[in-house]
Parts: sequence; C-alpha cells; structure tokens
Amino acid sequence: MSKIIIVAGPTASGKTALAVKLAKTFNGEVISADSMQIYKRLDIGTAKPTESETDGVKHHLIDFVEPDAPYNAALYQKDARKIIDALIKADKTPILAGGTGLYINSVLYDMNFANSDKNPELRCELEKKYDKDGGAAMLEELSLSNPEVAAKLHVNDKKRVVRACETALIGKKTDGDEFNTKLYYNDYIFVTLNPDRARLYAKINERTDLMLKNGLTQEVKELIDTGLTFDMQSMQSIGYKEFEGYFFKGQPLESVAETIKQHTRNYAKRQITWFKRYKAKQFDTLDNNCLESVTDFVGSSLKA
RNA sequence: GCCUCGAUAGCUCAGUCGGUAGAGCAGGAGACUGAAAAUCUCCGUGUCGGUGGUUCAAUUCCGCCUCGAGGCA
Repeated sequence: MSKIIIVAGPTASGKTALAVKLAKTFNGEVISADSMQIYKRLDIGTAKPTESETDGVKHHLIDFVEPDAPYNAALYQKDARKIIDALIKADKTPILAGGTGLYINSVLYDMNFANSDKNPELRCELEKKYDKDGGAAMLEELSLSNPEVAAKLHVNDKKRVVRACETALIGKKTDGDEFNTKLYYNDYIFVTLNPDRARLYAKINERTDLMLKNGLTQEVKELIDTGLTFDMQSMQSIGYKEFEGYFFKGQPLESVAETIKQHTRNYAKRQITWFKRYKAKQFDTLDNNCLESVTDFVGSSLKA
C-alpha cells in the first residue's frame, strides 16, 4: 500500500516545485490543497501552477470550480479522498500539497462533516441574532446544549459562534473529540515548509510585483466584466479583493500592490502557525539544497 | 533674516492642567470542524529631538540650539 506524501507550506514557499520533484521521483500525482486555486479563471493572483511548472505531472483539484460557485472543506474532503484512494489503488503515490490547513486536516484526520449540513437561511438568521443580541448571549445559550464547544469559542469570533449555533440547531454532531486526534489515513509522510521569515516576505513582495507585471490587473478586470462581484468567495481571495478600491474608488495601483503584499505576508504567517500543529519535519525551501534534502527524507521514510 | 507650528514606539499620531506615557498600523505569538487566501485572541520601555533654567520632581513650563513644514521679507 502506498504512503501518502503531504507537503504543507505557506504561500510563496516553493511548494509547487517541490511537489513536482517528489511526484517525478516517487511515481506520484499531486492533489492540491488550496482553497483558491480550485477556481477557474483566477490564475495569476492565486499563483496557479503553469503548464511549464507542473512539467507533465498531473495536478488534481485545481481549476475545476466556477468562480461564482461555492465550495468548502466538506466537499474538498470528499473530492480529495476519492482521488487519493484511486491513486493508491493504481499503485501511485498521492502527494497532497498546499497551503490551506483546514483542507489538509479534513483529509488526513477523521473530521466528520456528515451530521450537520449547512443551512444558509438559518445561518443568515443567526447572523442577525448575533448583531442584535451579541456573541456573549449566543454563547450562553449554546453552552446549555453544548458546553465544550461554547467554552472554546470567543465572543468576538462571529463566524464560529454563528456556525456553532447553526450546527447545534440542525445536527447531532459534537465537535472536539476527533479533531486532530483520530487519523483517517495512517500511512503518510508529512513535510512542512517553514522558510526564513525575512526571505519569505521578500519573496512575497517580489512575486506580487511579478503578478502585476504579468497582467493581474487585466485578469481582475475580466472577472468583473463577466459579472463577478467582490462579495463572492472567490473574489475575496488575496490578490483580488484589494482591487475593489482601484476599480471603484480610484485608488492608485501602487497602494493596491502594497496592500496585496501586506495581506499575503499576514496570511503566510497564519499558515505557518497552523502547520506547526503537525509537529512534522520542517524544511526551509528557500535554501538551495532543500529539494534534495526533502527528497532524501521522503525516500528514506518510504523505505522505513 | 524674522514669525508661526511641529519634533513622543519601526510608521502615523494621541496624551501628560508638572509625578517618566498609549492608540491604530507594522512586527511577534496563538486559536481554528461545511466561508479557512476566511474569522478571531494575546503581546507596547520608548535617551517623549539636544541642552540649560525654574521646581522636591520636567517628556510636560521657560530660554537657547538642531532638524522639518508653512508664512512674511
């Protein structure tokens, strides 16, 4: 039975090149774990791998959702596991690579989304209730039926408070126990990328300038022209949402660029924080010999 | 040359009717169960421009100096 290779790293840390190298070395295919590269037509700003970058290695779960369609972790879990299981059956190495921590987590661990479908109407109602009554009141109510969940949430975390109440009202799911403890796949090799912070930030700045040079502004304009709006999930991604001021309020492009860089740096840091939880072997991808050392590490782990 | 206003955290600025100071952003740490590129939590000592004076005590009041912005010549 094949092992799964997991590569988790912040944006701009060189995941694509590493995943391609691993796929070529160990007869694998890449399953992307990226919540924004799933969308069609968001190419430049999401740093979607190009044909020359993938270099013939099959990449799954990229470029397959319409930008005005919703997608989420539950769907991703199902989609990704289907592909992983098929690859294992075909005796290929699944390489799960990406920067969306929740997506990786939902595949690797036995996260159970089944018992509480989402309910947009109810959620909308609960959001109004949050604005009216406040988070403290809602948490108090929640703690009557689900004290462990309520205790873990912060009053200001509107999204989570609302979702927890939604879950409590429709499902019988109890959160907490299985999260990050019970594995769904037991045979895996986990690699996390944690580059030198200053160098990562410099690379993010450079890459943003390059995206703009490669026509990011035009890409966003085309998305707007075909009817996409900035309240959509896809358009809320970094590299896109920042253009709202540029197209509708005359904000200068340089200031848009600065904001994108800023948001990307903040995001990279949050990703790194998430990945620390796995206590996996860390590599600095911006180091010269990184590709070789990761490949060696994976190679010897595969034999073990 | 004269006048006015500034000079306080990496940046933008509050404030101290005299008892050595605090916001936002940046930065750091953390959380994360169907939006996750989302959402949220915690972390602030800095010659308060320099120097002299008044005072028990000055970043705060006064003088001079330096630098910056504006005005008048």
